Amino acid sequence: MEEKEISQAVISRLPRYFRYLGELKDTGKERISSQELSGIMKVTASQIRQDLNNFSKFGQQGYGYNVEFLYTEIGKILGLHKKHHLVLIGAGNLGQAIANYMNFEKRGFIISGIFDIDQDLIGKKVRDIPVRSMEELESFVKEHNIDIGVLTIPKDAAVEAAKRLVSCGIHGIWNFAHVDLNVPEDVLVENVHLSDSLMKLSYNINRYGESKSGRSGKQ
Amino acid sequence: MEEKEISQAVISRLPRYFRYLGELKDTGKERISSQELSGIMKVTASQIRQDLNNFSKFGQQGYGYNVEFLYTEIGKILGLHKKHHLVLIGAGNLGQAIANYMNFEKRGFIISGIFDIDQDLIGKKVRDIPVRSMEELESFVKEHNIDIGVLTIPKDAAVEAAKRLVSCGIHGIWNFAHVDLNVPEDVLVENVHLSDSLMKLSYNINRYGESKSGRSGKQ
DNA sequence: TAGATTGTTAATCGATTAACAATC
DNA sequence: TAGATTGTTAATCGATTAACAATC
Repeated sequence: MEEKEISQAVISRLPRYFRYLGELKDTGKERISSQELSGIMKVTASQIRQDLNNFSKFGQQGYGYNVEFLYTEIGKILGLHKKHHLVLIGAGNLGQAIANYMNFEKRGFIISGIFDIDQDLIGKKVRDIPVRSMEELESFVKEHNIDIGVLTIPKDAAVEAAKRLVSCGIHGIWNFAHVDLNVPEDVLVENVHLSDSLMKLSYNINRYGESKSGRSGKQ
Repeated sequence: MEEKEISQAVISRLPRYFRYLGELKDTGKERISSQELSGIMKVTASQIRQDLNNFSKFGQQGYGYNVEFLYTEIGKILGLHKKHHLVLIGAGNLGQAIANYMNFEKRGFIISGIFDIDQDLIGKKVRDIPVRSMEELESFVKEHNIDIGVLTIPKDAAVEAAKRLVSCGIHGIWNFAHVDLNVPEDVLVENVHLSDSLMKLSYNINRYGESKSGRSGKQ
């Protein structure tokens, strides 16, 4: 019984399927064909069917896919049926933005603890969660069954914090620091490099501008 | 003089090259071979050479690449030598986090205006920039030569704001709202879908856990 | 049953890696 | 020059799209 490895390309499309199916479900749509979903999501029907069949036969010939069922199943694949307990390290603006974003909690991502090195922040509360001293980190992580650490701190601090989180058995790190973390392969890192994203936008704006002026490109 | 289209795969690696080269430059490193950079960045030397040669012959046989030169050139490719003027729409936690992150400004991304619908926020300042009423948006964008709009607002508001930005000639949108924006093809959208990112992490954690424990089918 | 639409195999396309001649 | 290392072509690998038989 071989478990075929599923490519990250497929995985990164799953949350988008999940989002569209959720919206369709909310409008009361009961079933949908890969063809119709293709039109809405602007991906090929073929890709939709291929992607889904990596996991299971979710559809039915001549019928299509049941929206609610597919929504639920993709949620399970993404692990949204289980609760995740997070610690947030860094209670600055970005950390607070994440702590206050209730939708994560709705999906089972519960922020159990918030940590910071800033003495002025320690003891204050962010959405009812007290900010703790970094000294408590290890004991807190172990006691509260934390599986994800969120790093919203500068890069040197992030490298250090990651090391400490790894040492107390964290499973995943959601890294907002502008640095590549070095962790054992059983710890998963998901990076959000905001400046990379902004640079990409900048590149594409420039490039588009150039290709437009001069030679008679499109439009 | 044909302009070969450069793939997004290549483009999304550029900011990372840029970051590593900046760090190398700061340590005083003068030159580097694709081989050595390969070791540091954990990508193949072949990929580095291929990527760079999409743009120009930056290196020299027998020598490698000049760190400072390559750093500067990649910066130019990414458009970091030009100033970008941004408006930030949504002065909540996330908007404030972005406004306060000075590094963007260092790279030429200047937040010229901040907008919100919340009457309590309007008139207040975020890092010396006053929060303005949405009514002023169009006139402000035109007057201040704005080329990028940053959307840190909920999805319905984001769709509406995007429409308004497009109507006054914006070039790019940095979208943090959890929705796919529909814009003309000359307007570039770069999405930061935080919940998608978190779901990917969740998937990978779950998957890793399963593949590790015993085995036999998936649960 | 006839029509619709999946699941899946085969074909194509694109991206990555390997190899090596060019050249500093 | 000899050694190093690029730029670039060719080979491989993987992902996407097309096609169609299976089947609801």
